[in-house]
Amino acid sequence: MNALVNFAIARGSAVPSAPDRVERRDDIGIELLRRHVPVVRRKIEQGEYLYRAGQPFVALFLVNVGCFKTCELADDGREQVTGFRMRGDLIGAESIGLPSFACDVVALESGEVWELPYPPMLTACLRVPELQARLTSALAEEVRRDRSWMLALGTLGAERRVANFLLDLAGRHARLGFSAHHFVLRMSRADIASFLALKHETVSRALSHLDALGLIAVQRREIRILDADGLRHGAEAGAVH
Amino acid sequence: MNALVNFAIARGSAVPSAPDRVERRDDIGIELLRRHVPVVRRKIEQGEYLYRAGQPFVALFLVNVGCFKTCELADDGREQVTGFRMRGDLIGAESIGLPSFACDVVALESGEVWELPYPPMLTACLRVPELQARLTSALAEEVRRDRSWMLALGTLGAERRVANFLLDLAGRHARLGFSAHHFVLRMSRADIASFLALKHETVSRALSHLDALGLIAVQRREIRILDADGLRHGAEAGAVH
DNA sequence: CCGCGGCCGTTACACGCCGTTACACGCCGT
DNA sequence: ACGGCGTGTAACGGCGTGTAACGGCCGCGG
Repeated sequence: MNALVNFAIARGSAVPSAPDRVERRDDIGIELLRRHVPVVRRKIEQGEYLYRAGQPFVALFLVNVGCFKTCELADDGREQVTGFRMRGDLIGAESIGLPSFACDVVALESGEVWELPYPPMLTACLRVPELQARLTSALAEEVRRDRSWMLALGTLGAERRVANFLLDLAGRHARLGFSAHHFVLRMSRADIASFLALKHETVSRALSHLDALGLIAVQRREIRILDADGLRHGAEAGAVH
Repeated sequence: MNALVNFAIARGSAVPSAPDRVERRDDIGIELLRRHVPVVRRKIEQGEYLYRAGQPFVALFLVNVGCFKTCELADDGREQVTGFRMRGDLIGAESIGLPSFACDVVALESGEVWELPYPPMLTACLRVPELQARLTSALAEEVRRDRSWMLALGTLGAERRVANFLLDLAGRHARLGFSAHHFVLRMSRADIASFLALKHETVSRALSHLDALGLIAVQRREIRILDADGLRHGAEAGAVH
């Protein structure tokens, strides 16, 4: 069972009234791709850049194995992790319409991506409406994901942001068939902190506190979710201090 | 000269090496639309919802006149302004692939949108590759815009966020042919605050301070940019306190 | 194998920015 | 004129930050 090319599948949206009604035809998708696009398997090492901002935009990527972070950067050196991508996620779509990539993408562990050369991808989309629809949906989904995080960053305190982050990760793991209650963080505290608009010390403190509350168990990068509902509802109030 | 349907035109990207090389064929775009899609003009009053989260997704919208805010909302009542849309901007693309809209859109002043019924739009895209390409580009652009704000929110202090916001507005006004140095805010302090992940008092303070520094002149919602470079470079240091 | 050094994560403590609260003013529609 | 909303200003307090020191893990070289 090939769970790839789920980039047309809606993920946890903030809209309660909109369940994931979208068709889950992964195999068709991946078969579509392989039939119409010359897919290139590409290994990548930990710490290696999949691409950097400014390099010519020549392909999209589909994560097969591994975990990646996307980094937005400003002229003055400011840097911000804008997301984490894992198996089945599409990478590079944000740069469509530009001559060169718009951000950095770094491998957090060694892995493998499927490279989808863009011109062939484009012509394939023209001939296969289904493929085009999937790409468009994936882009819309990307927007929704980012907006959802803007909501979290704008309305939640530090500890709840971290809790939210863990729940998001748990959900994605579950969707990939992994345990939602026990997993390993592939990214450093600093990466999490940047993504959540915090400092790494604050992330550490939040994790320690959630641990002390009995909601999770932390051991460096190993996470155990002990009380998902507790995390969801808000571990802010009733701090045992 | 019809400046609409510039939703395939790259806006201020964070990538310095990627100037707006994209073709500016607005007229072709709008003609394409009118030829293949039954465009519906629709007036809208101040405070009216263009659509709300959960309503069936039946159309995209193109802003002709007015200013709109998009609001993300959570089950527990939390709310977050995720962006402001003005003349030429596409609205609703984030909901593509869903049965219902994913967020709220509110008119900040009375205006007019062009409604693009979605099924016709979809079939038109299939027949007119150019149209499809524009839609895809617009979506990618949307992602880049959001990411750019995530960068700002994650790396800048309150005052610089406000400064950044004003510069962004100025740039958009300029692109529409209006003055970049003198304009009126269409949104309340509270809206700005939500968008920038601040409180409205903080926005007030920041504006007052930027005024005191001589970088801008504020009178309620009327803004004058006196020193754009000063705003850009950072009004944080050298506070006159 | 062991020792070493660097990186990452944790914790403690003081400070500062921004949130909180409160109040007054101006604008606007009633 | 009145009331309500949006806005400006100020004092206070707290959350998150900055800084620093410590400790554990891992890779490196001896």
